[in-house]
Amino acid sequence: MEVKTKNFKNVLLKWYKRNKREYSWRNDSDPWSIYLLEVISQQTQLSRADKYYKKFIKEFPAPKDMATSSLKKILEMWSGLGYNSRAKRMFESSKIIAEKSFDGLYPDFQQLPGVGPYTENALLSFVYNEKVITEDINVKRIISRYFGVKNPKKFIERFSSLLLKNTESRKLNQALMDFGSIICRPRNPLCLNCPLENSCKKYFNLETKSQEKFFGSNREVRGKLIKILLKKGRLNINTLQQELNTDQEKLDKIIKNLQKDGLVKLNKNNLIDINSS
DNA sequence: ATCCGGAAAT
DNA sequence: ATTTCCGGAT
Repeated sequence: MEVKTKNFKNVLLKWYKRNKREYSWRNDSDPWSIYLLEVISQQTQLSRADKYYKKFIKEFPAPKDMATSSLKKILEMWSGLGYNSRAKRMFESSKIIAEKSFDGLYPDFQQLPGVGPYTENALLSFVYNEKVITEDINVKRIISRYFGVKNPKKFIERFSSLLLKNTESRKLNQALMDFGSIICRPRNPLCLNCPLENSCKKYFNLETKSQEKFFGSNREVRGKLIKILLKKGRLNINTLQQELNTDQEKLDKIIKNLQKDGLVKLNKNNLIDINSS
């Protein structure tokens, strides 16, 4: 398979220079800052994540500041972001980072809970300037459409070194993500204004999984449950059931999962609270 | 393959 | 009313 990347990169980087989204952490290579931003921005628009990032980096300027805090405090600050397990994993990770430091963990950041392939590569690229592609949903979409491949993951495995040759990975990765957000959008991509329109394969067959409805889902109840516990503190499980207006069986399952996630604790007297251990 | 929140955009 | 978001764990 022959692949031309030179024009793709040149046009992309040129576009980026004039159109990039400006954020404070983009010119930052402090690993804790990058880590916080990346965890907060998982499945979250940057415009919204940035506000939370500022709040968190101010409250927890260093890993030890979070490590010595509490889950309740962190969940309160997290409120509105969703996927509360991220906050719990971030809390646990901060303890590990405070003890071992990022340089001590390098390059295997996936040993931190909540850090997977994407976030590891984000740290490697944005902090350590390693030649890796931060393969988020934007990058996959662009690669698939432009190069006409059904499996962008395989493509990147094969051609990442070519893509990053003579190129600062931080710059290319951020260019890809902004381009995917602004021009090569999931719906109604701006092909008419796209500087890569001529050479693009325009492969739009990347199947997207439509997600379960939020209304009436376990996710909705989980979110509400956490919110109630943060507001009212330790609560009897029957009182909680009345507040949530959920049937027993469903609530039992939800609480069981929340316990498994380490977010709540249920004692023998049927009292439930945010996990403080 | 499925679960996991919630706000904003469309 | 539906889709989207700089994913990760099981």
